[in-house]
Amino acid sequence: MTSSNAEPDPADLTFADLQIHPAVLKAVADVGYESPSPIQAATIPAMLEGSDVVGLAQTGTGKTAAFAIPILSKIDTESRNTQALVLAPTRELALQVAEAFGRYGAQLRVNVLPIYGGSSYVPQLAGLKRGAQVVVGTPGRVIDHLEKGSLDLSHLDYLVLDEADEMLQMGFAEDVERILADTPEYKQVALFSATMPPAIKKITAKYLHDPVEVTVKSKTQTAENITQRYFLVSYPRKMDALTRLLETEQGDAMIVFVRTKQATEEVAEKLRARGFAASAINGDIPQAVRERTITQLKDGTIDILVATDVAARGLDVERISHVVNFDIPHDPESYVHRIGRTGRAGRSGTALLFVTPRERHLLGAIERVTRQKLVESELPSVDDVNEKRVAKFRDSITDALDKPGIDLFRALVEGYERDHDVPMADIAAALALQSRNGEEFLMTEPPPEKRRERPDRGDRSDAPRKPRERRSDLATYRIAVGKRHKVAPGAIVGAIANEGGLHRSDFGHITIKMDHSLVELPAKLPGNTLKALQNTKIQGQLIQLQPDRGPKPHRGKPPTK
DNA sequence: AAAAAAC
Repeated sequence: MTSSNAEPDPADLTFADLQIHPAVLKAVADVGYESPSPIQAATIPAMLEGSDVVGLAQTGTGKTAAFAIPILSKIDTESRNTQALVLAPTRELALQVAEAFGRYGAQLRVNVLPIYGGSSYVPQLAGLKRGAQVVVGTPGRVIDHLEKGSLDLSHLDYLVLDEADEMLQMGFAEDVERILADTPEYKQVALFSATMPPAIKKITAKYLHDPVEVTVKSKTQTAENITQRYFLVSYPRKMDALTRLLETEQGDAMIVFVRTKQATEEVAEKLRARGFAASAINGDIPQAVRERTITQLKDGTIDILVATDVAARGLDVERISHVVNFDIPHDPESYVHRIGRTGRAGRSGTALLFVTPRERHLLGAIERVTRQKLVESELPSVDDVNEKRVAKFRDSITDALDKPGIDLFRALVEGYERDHDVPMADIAAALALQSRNGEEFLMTEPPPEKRRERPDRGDRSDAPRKPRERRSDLATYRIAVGKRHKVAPGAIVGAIANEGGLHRSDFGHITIKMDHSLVELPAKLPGNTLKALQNTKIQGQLIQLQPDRGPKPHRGKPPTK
């Protein structure tokens, strides 16, 4: 093996200094990148020269661009053949890599196709038929297409094995060999792996020819822009600990890692009941829903993702400022990947870890792998939390002072003061108390009647229209969970808002009944919302949202007594 | 110990 160091002298090296295709260079500049990261500086020239590459690199080092840029630079856009195949261990990673190829190849006439399980064959077959020069996929579905005859790798020029150690650990060794058997001998191979166990060395020796070895040197395996702390927390105290941190930490979005699929739902629900915009993600959640959840995390519809290790790798959402290891990972490698979800794109990040007393030995394992001593921290005290709450209370007053309705209320308060001779502070305190209790003490003028001007149905006010006392744009939906399941209204609003992409202001009244609940939602739900909501669970119960058709003959079972 | 990945 020849060897080259990842940091020759990266001082002023720019992408323009590398011999990459002008169209790719333009796309890279459009994305806002100027100078290559160490792994890019080493990998791009090697791959452009035609060498095989072994990259020992963590995620977050820019390794996707390191192979995408040279491959795109050399791809033959005149040919429709599949010339490049990237294999990745998880669907999310495959999708992210495909998106990266799309970004860097935006100025080229190149078709990039992600191929993975859980998503429809139709677009994949169509894409393959049309001709995708770059295919990015997970091993299972790639083999599926090979066996169907819909994917032809006989003209493959470039093969990338991304996160090779992970693919092996997940039992894909045979699958990878099966795929490799369908590729020509002359292809160029790049293998990236966070670690170099013997099994990876064996694959390297077998399939790579005189590879250039690229190692990203760093003192520790974890990025320096991520602050890491841990807390000793007993198992039953974890939820309380998380809540305290959520109330005191300054940040944008958060990902909370738990150990089991079931726990993702439980923790997400508890967070929603506490008023946080949280969603669960795990391998049992349909792929399309997973993807929508990630989009919601990106666009700020939700702030907290509660995940199993399905989201530990590849997930690239810049606004994630915090990673919480709610359950400590048993595999220290997983810790490294999990915390790599924060501190993206040069931002700083915070990684927090809950350790129960009996899990201390796992902490030691993590410290060995990261070659870093983790700092123990104290959880925020009740006083700390309350201090934040007081600050929030004060800020909310400052905010409200600027709001348009303030004049009306000022006049009301002045009137009250005149009539009752009570100090202003007492009045303000009483109002604050009311507002905390959520009491609506003033009726507001309803918005001007729009019904008559609305041409949507062509009908006039005399048309048959169900009399509705409340907002006419709302309809009542019945959901299967009720008091028996001990669901808080907040949990219902949260689940429906998150799963259905609705805003809290879209909701009308919620009535929790014994064996079902009634919730008012927009009468016309967009697109597939109703369908999506029918698959939503609260505390393991399908909510089974249905438009309510009034009292039903079957009144459910009589209350158990 | 669990999760991930092909129908």
